[in-house]
Amino acid sequence: MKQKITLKKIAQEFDVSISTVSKALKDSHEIGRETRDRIQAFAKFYNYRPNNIALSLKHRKTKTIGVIIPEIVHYFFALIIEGVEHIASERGYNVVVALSNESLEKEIINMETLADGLIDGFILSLSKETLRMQDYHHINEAMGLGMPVVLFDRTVPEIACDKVVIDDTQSAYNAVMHLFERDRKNILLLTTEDYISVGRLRTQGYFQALQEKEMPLNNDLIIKVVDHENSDIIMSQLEADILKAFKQHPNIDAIFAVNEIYAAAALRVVRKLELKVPEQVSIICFTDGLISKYSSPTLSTVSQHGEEIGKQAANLLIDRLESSDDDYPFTTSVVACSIVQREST
Amino acid sequence: MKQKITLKKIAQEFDVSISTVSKALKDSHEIGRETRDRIQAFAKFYNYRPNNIALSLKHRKTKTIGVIIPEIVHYFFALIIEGVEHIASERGYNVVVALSNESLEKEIINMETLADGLIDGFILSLSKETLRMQDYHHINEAMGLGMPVVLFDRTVPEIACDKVVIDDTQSAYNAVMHLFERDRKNILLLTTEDYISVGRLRTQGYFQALQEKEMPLNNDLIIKVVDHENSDIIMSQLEADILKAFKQHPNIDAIFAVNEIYAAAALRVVRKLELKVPEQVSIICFTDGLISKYSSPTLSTVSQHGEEIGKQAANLLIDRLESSDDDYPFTTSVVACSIVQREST
DNA sequence: TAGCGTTACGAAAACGTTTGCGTGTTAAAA
DNA sequence: TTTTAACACGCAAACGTTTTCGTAACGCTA
Repeated sequence: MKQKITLKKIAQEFDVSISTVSKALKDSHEIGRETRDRIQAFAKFYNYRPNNIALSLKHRKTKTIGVIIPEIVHYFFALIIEGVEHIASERGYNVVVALSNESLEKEIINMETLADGLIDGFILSLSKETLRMQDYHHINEAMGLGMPVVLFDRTVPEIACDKVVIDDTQSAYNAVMHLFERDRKNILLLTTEDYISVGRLRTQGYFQALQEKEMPLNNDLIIKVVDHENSDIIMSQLEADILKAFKQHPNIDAIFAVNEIYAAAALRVVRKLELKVPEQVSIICFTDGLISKYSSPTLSTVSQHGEEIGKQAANLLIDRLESSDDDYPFTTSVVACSIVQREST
Repeated sequence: MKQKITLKKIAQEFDVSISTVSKALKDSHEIGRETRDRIQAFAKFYNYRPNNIALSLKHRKTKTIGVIIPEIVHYFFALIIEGVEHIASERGYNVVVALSNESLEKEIINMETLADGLIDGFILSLSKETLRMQDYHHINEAMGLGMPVVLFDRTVPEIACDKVVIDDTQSAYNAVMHLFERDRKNILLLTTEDYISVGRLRTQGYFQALQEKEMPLNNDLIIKVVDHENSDIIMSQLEADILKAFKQHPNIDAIFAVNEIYAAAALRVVRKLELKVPEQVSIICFTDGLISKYSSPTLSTVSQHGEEIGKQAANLLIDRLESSDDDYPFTTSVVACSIVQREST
C-alpha cells in the first residue's frame, strides 16, 4: 500500500522547498523551466492530487453542499437528489446527503454536524415534525452563521431564504379542472392534514376549482389522511374511508389524490367495487412516480418535475455561494407542474 | 452574521493560549478548575463546535463514507442509502453520495474526487458499463492507496474486498419453486443480458429449479431484455416480446421476473389478454418495491432487504476503518432474501 | 566597482485543531 | 533555607495546502 503523495514528499525528493513544488505544479513563472518540468513529470507519474481537506481548511470552503431530506425512499426526493447531484457535479461540487426521517431532532443534529465545516450550504425540505412544531430556529441559526439555505417543496414563509416550490394550488386547480373537462361532477379528494403545507395548498386548489364551476362543497367528499408511524395502518384506514365514501355517495365519478400512494389506495378500492377506470371513475394524483407509471391502468398525474426542482435549488445555492455580493436578494423560484395524462382519465 | 467561533477567538477573549482552551474544553486536569469552568461556560454560550475540517486534517480521517451507486431513482438503491445512513449516523459517520449513472467514466471521476481526502472508505455497486468493460483498475487503485472498499449487489470475483451480496441463484430458485408449489408448469422468465451478474445468477436459479423438477428447458420462455438508454423503448419492446410469447405458448401459467419493472410490464400484458391473476397466471419478481406493493393485484416478490444490505455494508466498512489490524481478512456477507407473498401467487 | 534588475527559489504565515513537553509559580517536605 | 513535587499553563510541531514577501546569486550598465 503506497501512501498518498504530498507536496512535502515531492519536495524531499527534489531537495527543494514545498512552496517551490506548489508553484511548479501551478506552472508559475517564478520557477525555472527545467525544475518545473521535472517536478511536473514526477507528480504526474506518482499521480499527485491535492488533498481536498487541506484545500478546504485553507480556503475556508469545502465545495460540497448538504442535502437534507425527510426520506430518501420517496421517488420525489430521489429525483431531487438526482437533480442536485447533476448540477453539483457539473459545477464542481460534491453532495452529502442526510436524512431527517421526518424528525425535528434529527434535522437539527444533521444540520449541526454538517455545518461544522463540512459543507458550504444547505438544500433542504422541512420534516413533518418541524412543520408541526413550527420550530425553525436551527435554520435561522445556520443562516446567521453565514451558511446559505435553499428550501424546497416543504417551505414556510417564516424563513427568509431562497426557495424552490411548485405552485401547489394552481396545479391542484388544473388537475381538478382536468377532471371537470371530462364531465366529472363528484370528485373525491384524498389529502393530508392541514399542517403539511403542500396538502393544504392542494386542497385549496380543489376548493378554487369547485368554486369556479359553482359546484357545492361537500365535506363528505374530502378525506384527510391522518399521519401515523406505520404506513400499513394509514393505508388500510384510508381504504376503509374511501370505501365508506363510495357507499355514501355512489355517484362519485372521480378521485383527486395529493400523492400517488393515496391514488394507489383509491385504485384498489375502485377495483374492489368493480368500477371501471376511467369510464366510471377517473383518477388523477400528484407525484409522477413509478406507481403511476407502472400501475394498471396507468395513472394520470401532476408531475412536479423533481429533478428540475433539484437542479434549480442547486443552481440557486451555488450562485449565492459564488456571489461576492453579500446581500444578494432572496428569490423564490416556482417550477411549473404539468399534467401527464395516462389511462386513468 | 456573527462569525463561527474558534479556539483562537476564545483564547483571545480570556487572554490564554489556544492549547489551554482546547484542553479546558476537553476537561483536562492540566487546566485549573476555575479557568476550565469559565472557558466552558463561554464556549457553551457561543455554541462552540470544533471545525470538522481541521479535525480531519489533523487526524487524517474524515469520518465520512462515500457511497457510489449507479442510479438513485431505484427503490433498491434508495433503500441501500437508507441502511448505510442509518448505521453511519449511529456510529458517528457522515455519508456522501455520488451517482455513476451507469457510466464507467463517472464512476472513476467520482471515486477520484472523493478519494482526495474527502472520505475514509467506499461503499459501491458497479455500474453496468464497468461490468461490461470489465475494467476495475480504479477500484484496485483506491484500495492500493489504503482506501477500503465494500462492494454490494453488483460485485465481481476479480476484486478482492469486502462484499455484501444476496444469494441470487438460490433466491431465484426459491421463487421458481414457489411457483411450482402452486402447480405452475410453464414459467416465463423475464431477465437481463448475461453481463449483468444479478440477471445471470437469477437465470441460473431458474435453470436449477427446472432441472430439479425435471422440466424441459424451453428457450422461447426466456426473454432477455436488451438494455437501452430510453426506458420507454425497453418497456414497449418487452411488452411486445411478452405478448408474442403468450401467442406462441398460450399455456404459460406463471411469470418470473428479475425485477419489478419487468413484472409490471408482464402485468399489463396479462391484463390486456384478460387473463386472471393469479388464477390463470401467477407472477413473482425480484425487488420488493413500491410497484409490487401498490399495484393491483399486489405482486409477490423476492425481497432483497436493501436496507439490511446497506447496514451490513456500512458496518463492514466501519469495522475495517476502525480496526488497527492491517490484514483483517475480507468477508463476503450473504444477506438472505425472503419471499413476500401477495395477491399475484 | 557600486548599483540595479532578473531569475529562481525559500521562509513563514495562515486555515483550526490536538498533544507532548517545557517552564514558571507556589506550597509542602526535608 | 533549600529541595521537590504538584499545579497551571504556554510553546511548538503537526496535518497539507497556498501565497506573500523576502533574498541570494548573477549579469548588466554606468
